[in-house]
Amino acid sequence: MRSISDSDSCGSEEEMAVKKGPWTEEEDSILINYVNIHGEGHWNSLARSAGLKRTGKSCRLRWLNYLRPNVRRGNITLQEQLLILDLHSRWGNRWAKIAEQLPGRTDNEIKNYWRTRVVKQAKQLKCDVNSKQFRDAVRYVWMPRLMERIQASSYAHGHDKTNNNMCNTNNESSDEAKPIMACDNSLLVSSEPQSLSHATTTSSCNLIGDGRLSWDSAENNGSMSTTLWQHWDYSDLQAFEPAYGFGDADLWTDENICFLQHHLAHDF
DNA sequence: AACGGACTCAACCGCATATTG
DNA sequence: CCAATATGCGGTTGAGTCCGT
Repeated sequence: MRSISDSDSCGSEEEMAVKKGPWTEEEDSILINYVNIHGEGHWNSLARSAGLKRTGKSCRLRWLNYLRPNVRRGNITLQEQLLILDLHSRWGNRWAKIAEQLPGRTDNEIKNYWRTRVVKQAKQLKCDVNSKQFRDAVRYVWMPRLMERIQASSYAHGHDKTNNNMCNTNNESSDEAKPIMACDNSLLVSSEPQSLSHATTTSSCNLIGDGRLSWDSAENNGSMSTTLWQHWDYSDLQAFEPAYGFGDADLWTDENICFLQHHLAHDF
């Protein structure tokens, strides 16, 4: 990055006129046109040159989270949820880093998802979202169940996956990073975690060289299923949309909450 | 229909880091 | 090396919307 070279037009009165709040269509249009011509970056000078009474930060955020091509909005798919849970278990609140693995998703959206869905469930379970108990619950209960549902969805809809349309209306471009996730039917999943009591680690499955996830058997001590993450290929995040009836609301059922509460009460 | 609480998500804020002169 | 500035990131807020009563 560089310092802006212009020193003329950033007077203090202009600072006073900085606009905040929701962006208008006109502002969006100005920003899009300007970036299309001049490219991204130099946000402060961009804001001034384009005539936007916004801070550079605001312009950058608006572009990255909303106006940029390829931004995906709308429901987080099961595959994306699974990946978020997995990556968060390893990287914590590194939202930008996690977002890199979910093409089209922004750190802001993932952060919002985490706060509105996952943290909410932790509260229902009366445990801290960063506690070992909750992390283990996510790892050994929610993630396997997510995979079950993904697999079920795969079997139900696998033959016409290529015709699936995405919920969002944004265009996908060919130069976007290759999505990490795809489901293939070789996935093996245990139907129930036998126990939570031997969960002693916080990391879960591992991304291996070719982009697949594999279960780390070294961590897989105790009674946990060893067949959980046998063959997980991520290449089509959009294959299964909540429209098929497997939205996240379907995942966090009362039944599952009770199941978790039972284990949290007895195993920890 | 009206109200209030819960929820969502776009946007802002503060801080840390990177870059430039 | 240092100060000034830009950028990036994570946490937080609050307006709009949804939903139950």
